[in-house]
Amino acid sequence: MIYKNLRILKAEMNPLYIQIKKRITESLVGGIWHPGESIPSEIELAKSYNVSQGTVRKAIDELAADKILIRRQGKGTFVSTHNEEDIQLRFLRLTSNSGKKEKLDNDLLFFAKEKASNGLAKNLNISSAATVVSIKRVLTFNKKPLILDLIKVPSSTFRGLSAEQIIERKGSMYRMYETDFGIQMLHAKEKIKAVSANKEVAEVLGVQEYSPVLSVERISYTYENRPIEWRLGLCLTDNHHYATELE
Amino acid sequence: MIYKNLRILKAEMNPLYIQIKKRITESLVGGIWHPGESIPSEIELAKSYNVSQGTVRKAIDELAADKILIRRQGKGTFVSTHNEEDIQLRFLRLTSNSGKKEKLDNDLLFFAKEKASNGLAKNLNISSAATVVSIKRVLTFNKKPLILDLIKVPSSTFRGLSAEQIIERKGSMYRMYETDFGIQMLHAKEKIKAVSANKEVAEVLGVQEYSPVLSVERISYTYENRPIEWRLGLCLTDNHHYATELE
DNA sequence: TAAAGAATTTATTATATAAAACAATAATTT
DNA sequence: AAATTATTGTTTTATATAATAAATTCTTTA
Repeated sequence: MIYKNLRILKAEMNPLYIQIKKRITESLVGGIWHPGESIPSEIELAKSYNVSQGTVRKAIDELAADKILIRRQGKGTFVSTHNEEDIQLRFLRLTSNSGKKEKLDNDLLFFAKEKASNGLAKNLNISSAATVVSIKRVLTFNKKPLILDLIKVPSSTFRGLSAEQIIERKGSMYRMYETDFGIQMLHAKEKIKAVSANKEVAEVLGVQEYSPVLSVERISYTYENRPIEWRLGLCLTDNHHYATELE
Repeated sequence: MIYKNLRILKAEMNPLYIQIKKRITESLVGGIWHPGESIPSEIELAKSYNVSQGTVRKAIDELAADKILIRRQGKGTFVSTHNEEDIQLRFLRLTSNSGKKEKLDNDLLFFAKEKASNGLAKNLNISSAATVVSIKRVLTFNKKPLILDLIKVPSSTFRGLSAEQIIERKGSMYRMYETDFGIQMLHAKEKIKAVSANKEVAEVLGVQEYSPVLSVERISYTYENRPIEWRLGLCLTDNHHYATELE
């Protein structure tokens, strides 16, 4: 009887490296280690968790595969960040037909606090009474408009977020979330459709009404799959395309 | 002098597990182990390569991450295949808005051998004098057309490919490539755009001319990044969307 | 037929050693 | 003397191996 219970307990117990992974993640969520900085060495962590280097290593392996941590041989293991040049465009899948990812300019069109719609509340996992900050902006390349973005984030998570802040940060939202609010965007899900430009979209993007436009709906998540942002991007795809890989 | 040469040789030598990975891949390319079947156990491989289980394991880890192999604890490690139900839809990113991936029906519209265009020859890495098999088909769900597919493959790679074969295989191309030609599709790159339906597309898909349509251009690759198929899918996205994740 | 046990497989953990990065400093060249 | 190049030690992640655990399957036995 007792034996059986023990077996069940043991069966439900995760392997050591998964437990270590959880503890490392807790330190990240708790802000013990900050984006861009290095975490303690594998051997130090092994000592403090009372396991071997190999076990810490396997935990870090998985976090590195998720791009939550980044290893650099001889240097250390670092918390990933949106604050470095080379990762700046990590979540931008829109590519010029020539193949280059381009840094885009940014114009804020609209900024307001509003009540979340039912669908949005569900997507962001907030109460349907909650408010969100609603942002509209246009991204341009070479002075030509390319993407019209609608962005909605829970105002409770981003308390005090202002239009000035967005302008100041030059539209790099994820960087701003990280530095100003300590919230790290880690991954996202997207739904893509071809739609027809309505009057407003056509005007902002400088195309004819009813032109085909790529609609990219994104929900972004931080640690432990907590949704933090809903976004709809309407993109012109004459000289650009959305690039992706299948495995 | 000699010492220096040795150093260079050593510096250019890959770690053991990478060498093992290469040798395993060679066996896969050479058709020693077939899709769906199991490869020898880690311990057997370790013996035959004269390394430890852990080293074989690390090699297999990477191949499993690429979905070239699939591990099943207690059972063995298997060569991935397009012949199993659950992986059938692995490369289908078009999802109904309700969230389900649906199995689609298939109508062949066109089948011919033709000279490759310059761009196509480049994409498929074949000589610009080479011929390709050109296929046009429509995929339907609930009798309603959903995707118009144009497919082009090198005729040298798929010698003897016939229209009957496609119809017989019910349009599961990758399965057919695998079983009839021993060629495994492993990964693909896609470029997505929003375009306007021309007369032909509108007719086949049953929508108005100039309706917005999702254009998905795909190049598929087999072992060692060898391109094997070019494909253009034109999709209706009223009740469906293209789903993807960012990391 | 069902339960127990043996055999075979992948998975986990630990240990030892290698390779890479860096800093301090010695040796060499200009 | 100054600048550059080697050397060495320290710290870090990376690789390789061995021992054992957990999952699955097959065989034996009652």
